[in-house]
Amino acid sequence: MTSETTASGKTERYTPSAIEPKWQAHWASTGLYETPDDGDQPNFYFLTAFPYPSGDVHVGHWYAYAPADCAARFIRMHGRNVLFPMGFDAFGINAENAAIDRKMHPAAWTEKNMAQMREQFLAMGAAIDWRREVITCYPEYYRWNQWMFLKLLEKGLAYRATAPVNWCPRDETVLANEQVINGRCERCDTLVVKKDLTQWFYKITDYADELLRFDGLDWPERVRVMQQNWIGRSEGAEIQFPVEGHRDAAIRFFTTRPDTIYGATFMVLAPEHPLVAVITAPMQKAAVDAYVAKARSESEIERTSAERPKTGVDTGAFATNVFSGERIPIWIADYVLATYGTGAIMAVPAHDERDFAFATQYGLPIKEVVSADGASHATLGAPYTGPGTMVRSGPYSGTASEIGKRTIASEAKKTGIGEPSVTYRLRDWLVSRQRYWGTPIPIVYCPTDGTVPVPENQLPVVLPRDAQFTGRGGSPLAQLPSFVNTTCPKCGGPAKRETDTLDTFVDSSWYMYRYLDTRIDTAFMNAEIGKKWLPVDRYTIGIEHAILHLLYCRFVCKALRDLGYLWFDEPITHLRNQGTIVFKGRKMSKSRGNVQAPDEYVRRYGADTVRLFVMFMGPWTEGNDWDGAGIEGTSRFLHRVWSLGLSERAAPGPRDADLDRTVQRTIKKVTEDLEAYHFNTAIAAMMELSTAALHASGPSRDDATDALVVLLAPFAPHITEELWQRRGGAGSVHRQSWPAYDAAAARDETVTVVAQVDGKVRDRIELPAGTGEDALKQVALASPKVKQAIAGKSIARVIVVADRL
RNA sequence: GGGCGAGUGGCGUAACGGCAGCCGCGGCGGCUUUAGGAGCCGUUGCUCGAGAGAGCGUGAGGGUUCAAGUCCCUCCUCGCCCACCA
Repeated sequence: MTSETTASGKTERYTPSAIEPKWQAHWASTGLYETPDDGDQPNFYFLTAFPYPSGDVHVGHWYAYAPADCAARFIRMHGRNVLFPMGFDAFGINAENAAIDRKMHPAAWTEKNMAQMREQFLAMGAAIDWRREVITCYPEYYRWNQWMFLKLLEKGLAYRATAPVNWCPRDETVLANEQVINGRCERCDTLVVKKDLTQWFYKITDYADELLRFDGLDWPERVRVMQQNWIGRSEGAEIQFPVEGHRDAAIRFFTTRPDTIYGATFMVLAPEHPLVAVITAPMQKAAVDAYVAKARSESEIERTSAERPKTGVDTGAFATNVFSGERIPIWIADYVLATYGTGAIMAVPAHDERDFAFATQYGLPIKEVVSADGASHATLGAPYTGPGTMVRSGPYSGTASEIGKRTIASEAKKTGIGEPSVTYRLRDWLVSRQRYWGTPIPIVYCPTDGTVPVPENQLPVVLPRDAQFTGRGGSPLAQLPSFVNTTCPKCGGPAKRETDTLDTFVDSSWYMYRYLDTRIDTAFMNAEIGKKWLPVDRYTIGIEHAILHLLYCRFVCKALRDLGYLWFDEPITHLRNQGTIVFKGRKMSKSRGNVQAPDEYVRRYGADTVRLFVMFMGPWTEGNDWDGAGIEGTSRFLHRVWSLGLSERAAPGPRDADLDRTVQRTIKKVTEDLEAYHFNTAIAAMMELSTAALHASGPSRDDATDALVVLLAPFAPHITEELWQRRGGAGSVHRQSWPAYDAAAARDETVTVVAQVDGKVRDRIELPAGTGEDALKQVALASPKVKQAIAGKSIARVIVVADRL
């Protein structure tokens, strides 16, 4: 019934392996995907997250890049000059671990992987402008990490401080957060502990409030909420209570509930709080020291488990609750965190779950000061954390607690013991890493001049090649005298280099600016070209990056803006996230050994089929479980398209109105779906069109095929290019304009109207579209089935919905 | 514990408040080629029925509505993020 035979009478099979490499080579040699900075059409910057060069392009990469490539091609066909660059986030722990495990230099390992992945991207048929490739481990790139570090330092946005960091006792090294899996070292499964180290930080907290705002950004609600939760803004007050017998030692605490201050019956310090050693009574010293030592030795997961019973020790010291005038004991307990607020709390057991549990455990007094019904209650079975009326609160008794929050805070300010305050959960960004494969921090420590920044004109501080990778004993750079020993830029005397490197999230926080001009050596970005493209029009990235990377990008943008280098507030105006692709319900990762390589599928079915399949699996934003079964369906679809495409054109003849309408409807559907990243339903619509076309004949079928080839081009670039050419199209199908549709022509002439009685479908009636309501009603009531259903009943109401009901 | 999202055939999924299950996978039946890991057609939610057809069906239970997978309330389950954050 189909005419998939050529003039010679022999069927030509769809053979992806014959056409895909051919077109890939052709596109590369003709520079089809090279994007000029000044094209004939408006610029559009489509960014998709660059990969870590970990080895193979795996299923997760296909799931990220095939739809992104499709969306970028779609926008290009819509008449935009689309920049779609690619690069490699090339520094990082994996390369260093590979060096340790395989006795291979991280640079060599990285180069090998990048070469392989470039080939695989090529085989995917991605429309990448490779002239703009960015590789973060090259000095031409990372020198700008160093430059930014110096700029942030000048501005006071980078600083050095001692902080507790994740430390693996077995590997004797600091771990990045992402290397800590359920509190354990990713490599050796050892429990990670906190260790105090002097480290470099970026002051992201300065931007906490601005980072909470997403004005004018088209970002998914989910990501905005996750970032807001991460930043965790709390309003309240900072107040201090004096310590009995220590004229100079007051304990300052943060609270979100100043209204409950009359109920503060004790205080709690974090075990690490500096005042612990000062105020502890001699009698309690032994117990306190033991508790502090135990807390320090415990792992993060042990300490932060919310389920375990609360423990603590009395310091034997007392503070004065300035408001109630009561003398209250000071305890230490590890449920108070040294790193949040001031590391100390006023404990109000009557109105806080944790304080209540602690007070119950140690028999401390519980005093109700906020009451839902305004009356006082002798005992509380549970803490009351809601709003109410303040009771037993001196002059404030009878005040609504919501009002009391503000009055108490301003009263504290008036008496000089506190003030209204805001605290964030967000911490400053620790950027130091005791790692080799990263950007050297451009700092020199001089016995005379102290901490000296490396002058700008001496950048880059090049990462030396000749380091030893043992996996033990800290940073390899620290063991390299030729690197460590240097001269002080200020006095010229002997000095030592900083041997830590920067977190690789620093590298990826600004790479979108570098794509615009990868060679410029006078600035991190070519501002002139930047004006033509920035900010980024569209960014696609996995939902797993919702917080860290995307927050850092925003912070660095704002910091560079305040330094005078950028002219916009947000780097990315429109963001969309693909869901996570898993295998048998588990995330794919090298350490689990369950990474799925699609190469076998590409070999068997072709890249176009694999592209289509990853987009057809389900909604892109939701992710999915990878299961190669089912790929046959998309393969069959392309075989159908192929045979349609090779059909000889029909002689002039009558048109097929149904098929013409289907074409219009499909264009509409695919257009709207691509705008919304609904790749799966767009493909379903094209499948329907192909089936309809195969069952039709004549000029309408040819037109449907022509339309299908263009609509399918962003999804399956090779087969459509081949068919475009064979059907006599000029130039590349990827340079064609996206087809327009006529909404009126997409509408059906006849509609199936449903007749319901009591909400149940009783009949279906074919009627011309646009039949008037009265006529519709007449036809429906005349239907024998409807008559039967309403026999013997009285009609209370008739509801008519045009073209539907 | 908090926040967000999701529960629909054997499976992946689809449905402006208006015919639940589009499009695929898998299954079943057939055709073609039997040189292909090729192609084509039909059928496929469940139950009853030979059939026409009828009844039941979107995690559970309520509600709003002429009409609910969709909106509202309560609950259950799963996923993700945060979590002793004062």
